[in-house]
Parts: sequence; C-alpha cells; structure tokens
Amino acid sequence: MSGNSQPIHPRKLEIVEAAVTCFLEKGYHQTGVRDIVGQAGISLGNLYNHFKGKDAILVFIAEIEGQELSGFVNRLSGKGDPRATLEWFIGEYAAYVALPENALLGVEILTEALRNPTIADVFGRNRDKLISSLSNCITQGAKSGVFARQVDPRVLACLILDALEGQGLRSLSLPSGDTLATNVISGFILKGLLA
Amino acid sequence: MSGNSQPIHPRKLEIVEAAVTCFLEKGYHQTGVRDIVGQAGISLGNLYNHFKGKDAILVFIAEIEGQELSGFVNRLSGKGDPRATLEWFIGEYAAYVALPENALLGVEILTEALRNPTIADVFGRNRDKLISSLSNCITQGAKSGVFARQVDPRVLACLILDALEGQGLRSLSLPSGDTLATNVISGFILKGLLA
DNA sequence: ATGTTATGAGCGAACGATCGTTCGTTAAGT
DNA sequence: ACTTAACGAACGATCGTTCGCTCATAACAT
Repeated sequence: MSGNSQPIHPRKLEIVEAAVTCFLEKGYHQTGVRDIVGQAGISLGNLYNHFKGKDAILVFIAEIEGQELSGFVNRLSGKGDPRATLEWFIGEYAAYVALPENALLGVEILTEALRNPTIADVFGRNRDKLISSLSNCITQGAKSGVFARQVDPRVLACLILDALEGQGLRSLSLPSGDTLATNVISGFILKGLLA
Repeated sequence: MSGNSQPIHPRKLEIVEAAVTCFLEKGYHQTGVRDIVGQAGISLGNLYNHFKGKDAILVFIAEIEGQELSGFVNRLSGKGDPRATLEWFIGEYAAYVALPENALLGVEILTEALRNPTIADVFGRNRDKLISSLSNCITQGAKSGVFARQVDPRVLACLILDALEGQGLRSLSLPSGDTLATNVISGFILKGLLA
C-alpha cells in the first residue's frame, strides 16, 4: 500500500521520537520546536532539513498511528469467526488505548483534527478504515446469525471505539491498568450484539 | 450550594462570552488575550481587572459548564422511574452534546484538564457528579428489577457518557443533527441494561 | 450645597519572553 | 567539485502580563 520508495532517514525517526516525548509531556501546541530539537539533541536548523515545519511532524506521527492500526484493520477484515474476532479486538484495542502514549497522542491528534484540515485528512482516513472494518465484522456476524441484525453497524462500531478509548483516557489517572473495567465493557457490548 | 455572595459584573460575562466565541473558533491555546478583548470590544488592560489571567477565564467557563450539568444531575438523582429517567437523560444529553458549543468546549476543557491541575480539579468534580448520579440511576433500576444487576454501574455510566459525547463530537462534521444515530445508541444501551 | 477624597473600571504602550521559520555557513562524505 | 546533514544567529511576529494613567461616579466632610 504505502509507497515508501526510500527508507526513512534515521535522524528523522529520532526527531519524531523526541517530538512524541514532548507532545506527551506538554501537548502539541505547548511544545516549541526548540523543545523538540533539545530533546532530540540536534540543532534548530537541522530540524527543517527533515521536516517542512512543526505541522509536518504531527502529520507524520498521525500517519504512523495509522500504520499501527492497520494490524487491527487487517484482522477485522479477515474471514475469521466474527464473534471471536470481535472479542479479540475489544481486548487488544483496549490494551492499545490504555497505553498512555496512545491515549494521549490520540486525543492530541483528534483535537488538532478539529481545526487543522491536513491533520483532519489523515485522521479521518485512519478512523474510517477502523470503523469500516469493525462495522464489517459486525455485519458478518449478523449474516451468520451470531449477532443480531443491526440497524446501523457503523454507529455501533463508533460506540465501541468511543467506549474503549474513553476508558483508555480515563485509565491515565488510575494507578494501574484497569482490566476489570475492560471486562465490564466487553461483556456489555457482546450482550448487546448477540442475537 | 454556591455561595455567590456578589452578583457577577456584566462586563465579566461579556468577556466570557467573547472568550467562548474565540475558543470555539481557534481553540484555547490558539486564542490570544488580544483576540478575546477584540471580540469583547474592550481594552487589553481591562481584561485583567476582571480576570487574574487567561487561565482564570477557562476555569470560569468550566464552572459554568458544571452548573449547566446540574440540571441533568438533579433529575438523575431524583426518585422518578429509573428507566424513564434514563431514557430521558440519553435523549436530552445527546441533544446537549450535539450542540457544537458544548461539544467543542467539552473537549477543550477535557484536554486542558490532562495537564492543567486547576482545570482538572473543576472538570473532575463536574464529571464525578454526573457519573455518580447516572450510576445511581442504574443501581436504582437494578434494585427495582427493571435493569439487570450490574457488576460495576460506574463503568457503564462512563460508557454511556463516552458514547453520547463521542457521537456529539462526530456530529460536528455532519450536515445536520443525527437523531437516527442517537436512537441506535439509546436502543443499544437500553437493551444492554434491561433485565 | 459645595468642595474633597476615594474607588475602580477602562485604557494602551511597553516589557521580556518565546514563537516558527529562514538563511548563510561549515564540515564531512562521495 | 558536488551533495547534504548539521549548525546557530537572527528575523519578525506574537505571546501573557504589567504598569502608570484617565476619568466618571460615590462617599464624605465642611
């Protein structure tokens, strides 16, 4: 899919890593380019040899996030048993968004997408793939009779994502990973979906 | 409850209104104090006669938001039929968070609460009241046998809020208020809760 | 009634800091 | 010789905040 003709310059990845660290700590708009180059241990000017500007770094991060999500998308789009696939997804995605890095970066990208068209583009594409594949899994389950036939599987897919991501965000202020809450959510969703 | 000893200076409310307009358009951190005073039609220095600083304006807004939510909290804490109360809440709260002003301000306050302790304090208090009262409504329904006994009503309360707020945020990029999606969500939640 | 003082909203220039970005230069690799 | 990563001073813009000031009204004293 992605036509990565040329391998990415190692320094570019170092910059991204440093930027992520800063964005997690202070947020995107509160982070200055000087914070990033300081964290990366490079000079101010050198950053602009690898990125067109501050915006481009966040876009790059959003694209990486999209690649990470493709693992979920692929399995959701596969031909496995819909119920088992969904249960797997809920557990794995809950763990994914429970990582502070993913939870915080996710909301950072989401909020920036509200007003930045470029970010909105990348974010919208990533999200649509996830929603579509999850929605498709639900539809497959309905066709095979495991799930109840749904009026609008896409809305339910959004509900599932919202519930898991909301819990992930909430787990930031909790001492440890709350697997109990995930089980409750998982159980509630499955009960609602089953025929 | 609130010991508002002195009535709020009219100009203070004008400033808040202007600030809200700016925050909705550009976001909190992208809005400068000069944007706010320009929108309010007052001078730069005068803003500091009414607010200690930019932060204080957002805190004030968060407090107002909390007052708006008390309508929901009161009815949820009331002694009405739990099922009817819950159905009412879902519909009304969905409409509330579907208003762009509430959806955008909500996420703005949420993200700021992630790193600003003062905002986190106000936001946390408001949220806890809403979650507790919603959770209490679910518990009451379970005691009366209308709802299934839940392992952790608080987690479900969070799920409900996440689903509705997520849909509200999503409706920003839609042409009109999507009442269909709300019905789907409402139906799904009720099905999952009923005994 | 008249003069005096006190209060506080309102103002905008100015402050120091920081913002994202540009640019001329250097050094190293090919 | 040519490319290119790396550098950091410098730019203009903007940031949140402070400060000294004006002026209308209110409170008080005479």
